Amino acid sequence: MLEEDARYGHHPRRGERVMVEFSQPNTHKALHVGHLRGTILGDVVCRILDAAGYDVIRANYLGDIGWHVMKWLWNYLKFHNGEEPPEEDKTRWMGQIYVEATKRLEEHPEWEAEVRELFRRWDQGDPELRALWEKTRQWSIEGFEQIYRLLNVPFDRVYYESEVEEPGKRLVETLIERGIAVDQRPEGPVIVPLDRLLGLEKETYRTYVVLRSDGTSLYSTKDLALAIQKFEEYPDLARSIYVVDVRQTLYLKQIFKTLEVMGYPWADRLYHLAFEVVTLPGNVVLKTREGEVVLLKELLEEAVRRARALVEEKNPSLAPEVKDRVAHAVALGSLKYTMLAREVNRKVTFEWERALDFQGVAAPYIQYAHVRANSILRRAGGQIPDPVTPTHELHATEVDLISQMALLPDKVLQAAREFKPLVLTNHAYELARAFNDFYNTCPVLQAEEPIRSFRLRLVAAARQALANVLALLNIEAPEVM
RNA sequence: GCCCCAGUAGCUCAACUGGACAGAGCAGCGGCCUUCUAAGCCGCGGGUUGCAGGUUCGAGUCCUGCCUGGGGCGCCA
Repeated sequence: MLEEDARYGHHPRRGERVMVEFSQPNTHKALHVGHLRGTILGDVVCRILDAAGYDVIRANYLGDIGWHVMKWLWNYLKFHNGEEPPEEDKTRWMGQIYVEATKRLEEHPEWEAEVRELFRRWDQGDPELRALWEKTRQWSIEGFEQIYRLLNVPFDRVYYESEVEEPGKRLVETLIERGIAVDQRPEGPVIVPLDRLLGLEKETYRTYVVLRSDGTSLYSTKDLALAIQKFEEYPDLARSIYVVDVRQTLYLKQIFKTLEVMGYPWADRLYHLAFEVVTLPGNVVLKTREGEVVLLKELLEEAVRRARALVEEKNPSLAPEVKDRVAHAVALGSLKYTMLAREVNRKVTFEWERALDFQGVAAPYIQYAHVRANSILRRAGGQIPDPVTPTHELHATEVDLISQMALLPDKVLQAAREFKPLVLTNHAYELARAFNDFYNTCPVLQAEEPIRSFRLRLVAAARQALANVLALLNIEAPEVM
């Protein structure tokens, strides 16, 4: 295990490729805590699949077109023309303009005609408007990148709604020609009557609407085209996973079924990883439109602030830069851990006090165990002794620690099989708990040889196992705290 | 009306996929720093796993029916 070091817990490459699409924010809007769950979940599922030996493509899909964008552009042109977002927080600024647009249109419904007109101009490819759209979209993207960097969440492939709109519309035409879709325009939309096509008596897939009656595209129009594009780009995908909230379950079933009806052999490789939403106390759903949200950036900053105060209290002797780093690790780690340490089909109610609670079963507990292990090794001079066969009767806590460490590879496989980071958050806690038990019962540095050497190796292995499991959860393992 | 999800200790959640006395953390009370970092450790109290049946040697877990809460169901994303 020590020989494998950072690879311990990882499995041989399988030569199988999987794609995980997650996060999927809309440009021209803010990111709030609601986005955090899907983003963290998707990221960690990628890490787990990679450790299990899959080649993972991390995909994002940006909602860069549609009504919300037009409303934003309208408000910008009418009331903010020429303004630019502040460097520090572009996302918030973008979100504010959007929220303001919504409010203005509610107060003055007569202005909606202007938005419609703008949409028409955009649709016809007005170069000036297109240029503004691209420029402002870029601001959003830069803001997102800032937050993804903070969370340490990278992407390999970014898709845009705008690039699959035309292919989607063409696809709908094909569906009509092939008799899969029914064109009811202009009285009604274009639909795929899935239950009827499949001869199902009972309502199952219902009716899938793929194009508005006025011919404009829907999310569904674009998602069909996107699914196809993914397999054109990567024909060997063993799985195409969609990390999307549970409210869209029926919708995703409809997409998958329609693709199956169309005869795509890979339709059964599509998988919806559904997760329950994050709400505010009182079951209040977060709505970017109303602005009644906890902004992601604010949450992250507040978490770091509180963690920093705590570091100051717990370990005042650390250098200021180190305190900053520890605060960052603890704050981000805590938020990630609480988001992951919950069954995906259970809701998360966001409460400030709870989200920023660093006590108990939480990231700092595991990080602290890592710090303790590191501390022993540092005092031992950083040298890990050569292997020794234990001559003493092992203490129960030593046995427990060893068996916990040995479980990691299996836990990784289980987590990958079930797309379930919870398996690893639980295991990380067990590992840390086992180390703390050992720490409290077995002296290391003061033990007699060869027990000392044996335990030192055990501590080194434990530190490695803790670091590895934290890495899988995308949580930093600090050296001190 | 049809479908999906949840219901476990006062609160927030686990439970290695059907296995041993259902476990943690918060909150409450009481202890442990002249020994490797006390963000830690030990102890105490607290449960008819929503209800009623069924399958099984064995059910929080599987089946049926209810109850409560949440969500989804042709032109939102």
